[in-house]
Amino acid sequence: MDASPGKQRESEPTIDDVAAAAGVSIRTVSRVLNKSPKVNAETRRRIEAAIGELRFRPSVRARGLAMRRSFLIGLIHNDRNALVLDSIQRGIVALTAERGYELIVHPTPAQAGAAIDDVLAFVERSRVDGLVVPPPVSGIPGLAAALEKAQVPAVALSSTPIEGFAGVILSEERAAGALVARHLLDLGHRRLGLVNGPRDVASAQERRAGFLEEVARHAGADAVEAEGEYDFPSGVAAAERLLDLPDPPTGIFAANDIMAAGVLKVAARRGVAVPARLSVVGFDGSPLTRMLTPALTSVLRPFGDMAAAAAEQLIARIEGREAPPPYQATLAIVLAETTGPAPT
Amino acid sequence: MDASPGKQRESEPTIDDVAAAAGVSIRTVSRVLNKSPKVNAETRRRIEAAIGELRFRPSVRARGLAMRRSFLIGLIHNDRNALVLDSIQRGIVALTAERGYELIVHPTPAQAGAAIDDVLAFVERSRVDGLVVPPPVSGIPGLAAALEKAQVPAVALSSTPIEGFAGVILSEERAAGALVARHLLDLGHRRLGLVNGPRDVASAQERRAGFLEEVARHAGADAVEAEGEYDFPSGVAAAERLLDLPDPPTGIFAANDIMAAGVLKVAARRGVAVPARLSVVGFDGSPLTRMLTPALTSVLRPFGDMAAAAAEQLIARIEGREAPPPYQATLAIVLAETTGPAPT
DNA sequence: TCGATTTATGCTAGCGCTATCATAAGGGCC
DNA sequence: GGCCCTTATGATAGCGCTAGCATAAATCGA
Repeated sequence: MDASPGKQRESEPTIDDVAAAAGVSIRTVSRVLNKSPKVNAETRRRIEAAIGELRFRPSVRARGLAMRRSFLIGLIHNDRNALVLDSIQRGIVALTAERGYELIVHPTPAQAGAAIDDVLAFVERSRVDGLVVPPPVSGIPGLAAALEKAQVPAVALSSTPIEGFAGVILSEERAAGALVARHLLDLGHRRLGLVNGPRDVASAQERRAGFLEEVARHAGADAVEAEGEYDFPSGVAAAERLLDLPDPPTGIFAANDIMAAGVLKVAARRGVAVPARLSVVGFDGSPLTRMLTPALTSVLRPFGDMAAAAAEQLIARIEGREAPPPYQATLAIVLAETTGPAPT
Repeated sequence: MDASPGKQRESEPTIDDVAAAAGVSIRTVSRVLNKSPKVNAETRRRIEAAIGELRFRPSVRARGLAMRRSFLIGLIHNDRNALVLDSIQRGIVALTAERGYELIVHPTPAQAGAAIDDVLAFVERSRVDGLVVPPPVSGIPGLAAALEKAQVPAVALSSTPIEGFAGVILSEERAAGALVARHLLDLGHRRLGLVNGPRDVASAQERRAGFLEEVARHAGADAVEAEGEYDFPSGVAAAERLLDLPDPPTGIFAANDIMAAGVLKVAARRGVAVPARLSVVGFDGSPLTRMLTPALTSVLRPFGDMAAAAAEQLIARIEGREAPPPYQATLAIVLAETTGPAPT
């Protein structure tokens, strides 16, 4: 394409080069870059041609300096949602790329206390324009308030509105909890088990509430609980507690796929056939569900879509536009091989 | 702490504020910020005190503008195992955080051709100072050359040196392949199977070579192969091909944990007991190995450490310092429940 | 005693943009 | 034909840093 191969590009072209090439002032080039309507069509054409010719790309740093923005969006996550990390990141990047933002990631400690300070330090240091906060981090008590105080726009993925967050992408986790209970009840299970998420994670409590309410609605059914920490070992431990009960549950709902894997592990170890003698349902619908044997029935949370919606909302906020319509993700149960009729 | 609660922080403090507070010029403050030795100890102390007092943090944007740097490091990945992604990110961030850099992630398409253009566009757009490129992306033919041409410092994680990459963090995958073969042979397996990675991924070919060489060294042993794409479905398909053979292998080595999960899945589906009738070894040593039932024997690649070493090397390069000593990761096989004596 | 060094610090011109203010052309109106 | 309004564009002051050059003060040998 380039007819002058000898021309050595000494450094990136700047807005001055474009202005010179198009025979206008940089002010006008700047107008074009910022899509200001006040530019003559012909002039705009010339400038755009020059931009293409020179392969000019405005410097994010210079632009950021002038606009007091970094064009960076931060993603806070911890190892409890590592399985869905990829879909979340892809969801965000799909949007940020075309909006001129980049995604910067920040893994944070799982302990609620440490996490808040850690996140605040990150925000100060990185100067991100905004934050996407998926669960379970979004459920950390006090985080929202801390971010609010630090004046960073943040959009959370959560089951319920969280006071303090500028925006929340909702997922119907209470309904999903009920859905799982319904599914197990329909299969004839009466003694149900719940491996819950951490007590201080709001979304986990939502799922729990939905699940327990539905069980309570059904005469003759009841549920036993064990708390987990969203990681594998705690899933194993919780399953052991439940299956050690004198009258153990025949259907167990785990608050995420990783803990559900722990339940399957315990069942296998004890020779409890799944789903013949024990049904198991996970949560998240992560790729892990397919890899397990038997394949895990799980509730699909569309993290990619939710994250994209969050990024959309966040960018709108950052740029002072009206926020897009609220997005509420509907969760669906994806049936696989770990649920079946209650043993007789 | 703050004795004047009424003082409203209208905006971030700048270097001018610090200079004023310490009674020096911004030039001197700048010297302190950049750790120049040419500053009087007492003056330095005063300035540092002022910085602490004002909670001043230099603006990355302004500093980047002046230094022509972004202080951003890019991670190109093409993820098959989100758990591995998580450890890589943690490894990098552990370093970047204290070095004043941030990590920006870029998921790239799986198709080699599309990936190169995609990565180049990302580099131009984001203006990262450097790139960390883990496998399998690092093995994409032509990527190194393209990055070289674009003049972006890049450090790859790879099994073999890759021409074009400024630096490579090596892992002994050939030796690891041999190690796996050895393990299976020692267990008495003579008919071995290999679910290989994509043909154009160098590291996969290394593992394959190491594995096959070791098998060839052993009289009476042989190996059959099936190619996979590093994802779960291809692992399933490959396992099916291998187990459909008239004389199927009794020990299978899969080039990553995810495909190994596929092998386990097929074995379960066909009622082939693991490890009684079939031994399976994975690769990566990701947390997934623990979650599977039976727990997967796998080769541990210390991705976190490797990524940290890559970041270290990259930053040294960016800052023009001499590179740290080359890092070569030793891979070890982690025995779990999927390998056992060959069936008699 | 004095210029030559060394050491410590300041002044200021960028870095590549944005956006305020000013200005220069047209165009319609009476 | 003069005046006001609209539309298109330019000159330029920052944004918050870095770093080259200049300068002032302290050190030192002869």
